[in-house]
Amino acid sequence: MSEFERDLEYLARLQDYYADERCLPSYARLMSLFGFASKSAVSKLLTRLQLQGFLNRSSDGDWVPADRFFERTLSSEPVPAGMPVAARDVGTDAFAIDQYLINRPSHTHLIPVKGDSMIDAGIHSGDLAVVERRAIANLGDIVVAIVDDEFTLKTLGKEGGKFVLLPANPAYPVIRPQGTLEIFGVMVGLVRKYR
Amino acid sequence: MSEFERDLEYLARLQDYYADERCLPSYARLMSLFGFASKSAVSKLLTRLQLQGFLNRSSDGDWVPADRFFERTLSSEPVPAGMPVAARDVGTDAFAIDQYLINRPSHTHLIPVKGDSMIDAGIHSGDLAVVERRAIANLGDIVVAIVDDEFTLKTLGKEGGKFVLLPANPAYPVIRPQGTLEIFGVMVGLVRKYR
DNA sequence: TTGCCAAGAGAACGTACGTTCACTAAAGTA
DNA sequence: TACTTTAGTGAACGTACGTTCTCTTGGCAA
Repeated sequence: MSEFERDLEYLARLQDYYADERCLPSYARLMSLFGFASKSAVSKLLTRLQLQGFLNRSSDGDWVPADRFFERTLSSEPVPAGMPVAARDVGTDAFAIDQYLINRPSHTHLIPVKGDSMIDAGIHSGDLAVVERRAIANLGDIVVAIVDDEFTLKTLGKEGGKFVLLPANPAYPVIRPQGTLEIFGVMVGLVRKYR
Repeated sequence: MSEFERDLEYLARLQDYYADERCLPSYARLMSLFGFASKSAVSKLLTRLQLQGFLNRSSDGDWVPADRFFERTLSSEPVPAGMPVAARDVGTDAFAIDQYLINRPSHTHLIPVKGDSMIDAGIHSGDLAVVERRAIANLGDIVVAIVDDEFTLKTLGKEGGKFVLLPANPAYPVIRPQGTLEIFGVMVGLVRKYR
């Protein structure tokens, strides 16, 4: 086993711990986690993991998991014979998806999609739109606008100097709001569940 | 504003911090986060949030986010214009994305989608497929099959007594595997992130 | 006005924290 | 064999940590 592989063993335990506690443990707990008898061994290991891109220092100097920390190799699974699948998936530790989709929890809403006006953008009825509350949006963003006291999900476009709402379905008309266009937020993600 | 709503304001800041740092801050940082001048104020606030089910103590006595901490507001219905829609307002439900999508964490993978062979099913390149590892699937399920040592995302169909893999894009051919069809898992969800 | 309650301020305390440095043991290399 | 490297040990140190206690302030009810 190479040094690199050994460190991955340690990393795996750290990932499991994080999945449980949602926080990186202190050095003292890391010692018993890893089976070390000294804190400096932990320190060196963490530094190695940082060099490999699994950990980072926060702006306050604390250890913080980096992006690679949440990745998982599919090959670690009992994959059928002869599978050299080296693809990485994003890992399914609890709360991975939340962290992936949501940057500002306090400003983020989930809004169920109704209708098929955005079907060509791959947004189906029943999907959940992840919407970040924000009054301004960029051209081309998919926005949640408020039209006739209802939420409407459309692409923000411009037509002759005025903002318009573009459906992604030729069967629907372009919405040309008179007066100001009220934007509730910007769609930053999509969640769909089958069955 | 009630005491409860004020605490939710504090909670929102804590959630945003956690989204950035992936860890709860120390009392000292909480003080500046909340605008308190004393640590005991922080202590009392955290205790209140614990009573409301947003925080917990880990087995080691550290503060840890609880399930409610990760819930998002799910707007149920068309919301009237001019709604302030504060965090956890009336008419909104609490909701956690991970729990919504993932039933069996240890058997669930997130696999990046490549190509546009399923575009008519609203599955785009770059999306994340939520895949539950399982060897058997039902007709009509979207499955991850292993063809030529590569993952393939297709709808499971049947043609003359034999299983086939149906793309959702007329530009792609139906895959008719000779011999057995190797199924990696069943797609149970989809996650997409914009920008 | 008085009394009560809760939120927050402020200080004191003991300890558990992360860092650092010198050292050891094992493995690789000439 | 002797030299180098590297993972881990062990101890010492200063500080930042979370807890706890008392005190102040503002809001509210009687």
